[in-house]
Amino acid sequence: MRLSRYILPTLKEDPSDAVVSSHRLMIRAGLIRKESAGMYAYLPLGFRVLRKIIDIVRDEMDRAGAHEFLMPELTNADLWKESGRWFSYGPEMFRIKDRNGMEYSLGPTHEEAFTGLVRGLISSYRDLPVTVYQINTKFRDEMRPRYGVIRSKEFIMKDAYSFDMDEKGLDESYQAMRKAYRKIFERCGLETIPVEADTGAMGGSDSEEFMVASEVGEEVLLLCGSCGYRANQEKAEFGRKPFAGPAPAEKLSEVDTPDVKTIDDLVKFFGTTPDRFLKSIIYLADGKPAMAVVTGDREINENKLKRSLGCSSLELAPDSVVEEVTGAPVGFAGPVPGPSIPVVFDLSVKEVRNGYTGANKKDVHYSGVNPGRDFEIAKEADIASAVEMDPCPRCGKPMNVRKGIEVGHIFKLGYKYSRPMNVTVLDENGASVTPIMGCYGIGINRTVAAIVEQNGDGRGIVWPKSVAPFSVHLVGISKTAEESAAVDRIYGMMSDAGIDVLYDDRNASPGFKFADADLIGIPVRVTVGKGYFQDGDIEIKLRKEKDPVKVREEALIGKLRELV
RNA sequence: CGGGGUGUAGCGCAGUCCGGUAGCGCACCUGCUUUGGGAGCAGGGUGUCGGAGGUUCAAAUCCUCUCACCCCGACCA
Repeated sequence: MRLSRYILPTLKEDPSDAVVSSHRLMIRAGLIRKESAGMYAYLPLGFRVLRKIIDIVRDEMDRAGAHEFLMPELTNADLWKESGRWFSYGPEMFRIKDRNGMEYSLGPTHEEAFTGLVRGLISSYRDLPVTVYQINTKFRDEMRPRYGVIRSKEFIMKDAYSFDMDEKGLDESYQAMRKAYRKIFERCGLETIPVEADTGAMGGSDSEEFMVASEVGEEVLLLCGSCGYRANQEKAEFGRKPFAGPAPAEKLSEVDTPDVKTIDDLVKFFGTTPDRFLKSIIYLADGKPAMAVVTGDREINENKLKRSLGCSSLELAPDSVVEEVTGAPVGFAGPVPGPSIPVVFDLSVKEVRNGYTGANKKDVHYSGVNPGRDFEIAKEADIASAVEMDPCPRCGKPMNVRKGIEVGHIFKLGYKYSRPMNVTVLDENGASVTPIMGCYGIGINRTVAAIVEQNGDGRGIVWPKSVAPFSVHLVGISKTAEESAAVDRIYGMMSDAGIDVLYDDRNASPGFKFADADLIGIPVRVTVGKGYFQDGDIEIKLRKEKDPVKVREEALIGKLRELV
């Protein structure tokens, strides 16, 4: 490809609205252009990268025995009503009507569509196991799209769904996908961290997310350096530290605490540490009030709480509800005696001695609070978020926190869709059996961004060769028509040898061309200039290395074949 | 949805406070000179100043409404 005829609008300056490096570099290198908030167009160079990644994903999925489909983006509302998600999905799903008033979703995910299709395609145990997939656009009405293509309203996803006769089969399908995912990310030149993830309301034991460690990641990961435990904060368990406070039980007494409401205020007021307080928060679980109690040094983990309450929706109760159930303004709730609503105590609460908590009265707290004596721990669960240095749940050593970009997710769905949507096959005995499902997603655009995030330097992108838009970047530095013709000839030689080469034949200064080459980051740069015209030396420089090597023209093709 | 910010040439920005008929750098076009790390000189084109309404002799600038975009937060199968 001749650069003089290519559309490659590189920018010298950073776009003003890009805050993360992958976004800046992808715009500056002419890979993408923003169309609107959360919507990006891929320019030819960017589309090449996207296609390389798609090819790798497809190759590994096919190798794993999955079958590629192409589903419509519009999904009839009836299908979503079968699973119930038409009502539960919420505003993130784009919903549209046709001229006859028929309702559709603009697919945010395709469990329903695939389940609905597959149920008509399978009828016997002989048809299972089967894994189906597609690589297609997804639409999600994100509240706040950000970070370029990392979180956007429209994105390309590889989504796969497995159907098996039983849990053992599901586990095999799941493991096959797990293996394929590791291979895919490895081939993309990405270092990923597989972590245990929340499985949502379905329970189920297995769910893993593939994370790319990055400061701009939106996920929080808890990692144990000694035993290898790795989990998303949504899911991460941790060992509770023994309570370090005084042992003898003080008397329970009321203390006037006018306008002292937050844990920070209370810590100052009582002159003690946050772990002595029982933070009591009122939620609405499926619309009904419930209270969660954790120590004041902890944050409530709403995913864990949701699981423990077994509810499908969970939100902070509005002030009016708090006042109604506790009889006090927000800031004075507590379990002594607790309001007559379900109460869940975190595992850390029972360790507290001589603690403090709200008295369910305006401007009053209790001191000398002791679990067991002053209130019963009727329901105890792990409902707090693990943080840096918390003990690993497996080995007890302190864990570390890192941020990550989620590029893939594999997940055992169980019967969540196959049961309500009535998927059945006949087994060996002619009995009707509902298949068990798994689902497996990879964010393609996000993978591009993660690669750029992980493979860049001050001058631009450094593509791993497997996903680079071109294999070789040929820079010609010629002063005369004869010299240009000579570089053209070398370009022809490379093309004829089947090398995927981008040829910078523009009439621009060497510095300009080198800067562009560094920015767009093609792994191998070949320079034909002074060295060639004077001494016959062609220069090969790898993007990730500092110094070039020289080769003679006869050896060029052979050398390039080694490198690409 | 709450808070903050920004909309002026393809991109990055100044001009807005204090109203007087729009500017800088890069990019782009023409010519000449240049060519190993974002070349020089000369000439040139480029704007519904986000939109609508209002005030005024006069609005990028003041007022009202509105839209878009960015950041933080809330929320998020």
